Amino acid sequence: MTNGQKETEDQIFEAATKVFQEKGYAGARMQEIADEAEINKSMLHYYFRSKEKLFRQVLQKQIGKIFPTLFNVLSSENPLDEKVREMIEVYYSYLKDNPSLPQFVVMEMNNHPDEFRKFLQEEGISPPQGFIKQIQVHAVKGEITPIDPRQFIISIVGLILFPFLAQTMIKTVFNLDEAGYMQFLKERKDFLADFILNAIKFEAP
Amino acid sequence: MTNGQKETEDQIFEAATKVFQEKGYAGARMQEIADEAEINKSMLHYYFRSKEKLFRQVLQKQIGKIFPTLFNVLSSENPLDEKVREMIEVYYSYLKDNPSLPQFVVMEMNNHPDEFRKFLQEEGISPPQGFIKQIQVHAVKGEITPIDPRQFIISIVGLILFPFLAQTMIKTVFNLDEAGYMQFLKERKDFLADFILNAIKFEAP
DNA sequence: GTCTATATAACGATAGAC
DNA sequence: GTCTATCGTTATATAGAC
Repeated sequence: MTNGQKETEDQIFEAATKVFQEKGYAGARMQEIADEAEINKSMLHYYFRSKEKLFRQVLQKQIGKIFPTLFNVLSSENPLDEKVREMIEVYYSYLKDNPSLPQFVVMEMNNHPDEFRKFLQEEGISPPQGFIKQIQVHAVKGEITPIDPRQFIISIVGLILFPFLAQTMIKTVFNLDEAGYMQFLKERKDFLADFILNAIKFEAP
Repeated sequence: MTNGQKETEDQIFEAATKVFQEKGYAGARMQEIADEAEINKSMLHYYFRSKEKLFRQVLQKQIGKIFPTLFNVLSSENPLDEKVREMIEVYYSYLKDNPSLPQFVVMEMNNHPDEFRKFLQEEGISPPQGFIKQIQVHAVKGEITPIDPRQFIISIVGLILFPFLAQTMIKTVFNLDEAGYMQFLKERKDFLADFILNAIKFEAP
């Protein structure tokens, strides 16, 4: 045999991740996952009981790939501009090889809100108080323009993730092929840092 | 009878719009659409032949609600700052009553890329050349910082739409109920205009 | 146009042999 | 642990009476 027990389970999980990510929960088929894993369909139920349970494990894992990064960067001791650059860098370097991850997580989170709540609880993640404080301190010192930290966080994340969510829109409107789209993403890394840091720069009177 | 022929078709279409928007194509059920329309399931096929055909018509119509607005504003003769404020105003006033529209359109567009291409062709919409020119002229005059117009458009649209796409994420991370989330959206209108216009402001040396 | 009844296929899930 | 065969259900879609 080429595969032991553990490897089979991993193989199924990997195939499930791929199929769920492409088709979503409702659109995914257990048979397609089995084919992708090159394994008998019964094995899916043997290892994961049901489609629902398999999906929840996949979603939990993918959520775990996209959020801790964000919270870690926000909670660090680095200066604000470094944090912004770091977030952009970290996300793009990772998403470059997983461009459909944001769509999967953001969309299925809306269909399964409790899975995200559960994840934050189990990981002990709470709103990044350190970051909020940092923004307020900078504003009081007059180094940046006063700003709601929550709006700022959502803006950064949105600016980073939206191009991945709106892949088809971008390709179609700007008439880009796959290479052109990748080039657009690449250019966006530099664009975003300037755009964001300029947006919060204190305006001299 | 309370309903003539045309009203039945509209009733189905309206119900289909609601169900497809909530569940997506794969998650939607013809029976649920029939129940929502308070009509016999057979009528769906009588009027629209198949689920696929019904869905495509719904998607086309919803695409038509979200994009022409954008292109009209971009193509107008107004000054740049007015355009930005106008886009924010128009989107939020409309999406306030249709908060799940962006998720539906953005996501299903990725699953049905041709429907969007078809829409742009039939409506004769092309990349907003006027807007691109406007950005370049401002940059040359030194009134704004030099910027790729495509990146700028995607940034504006992303900043506006992302809070609707990431509804669950925002509610969960910031611990908001429905009212708190609506308040967040309301505050964002004012936040965004400042944020965006500040981001492209020319920085004095 | 509208209904009931049903065809037909696909899906998730399980039983049971090996 | 892995396979084949199959159950029970539900989905889209159609036939045919009214």
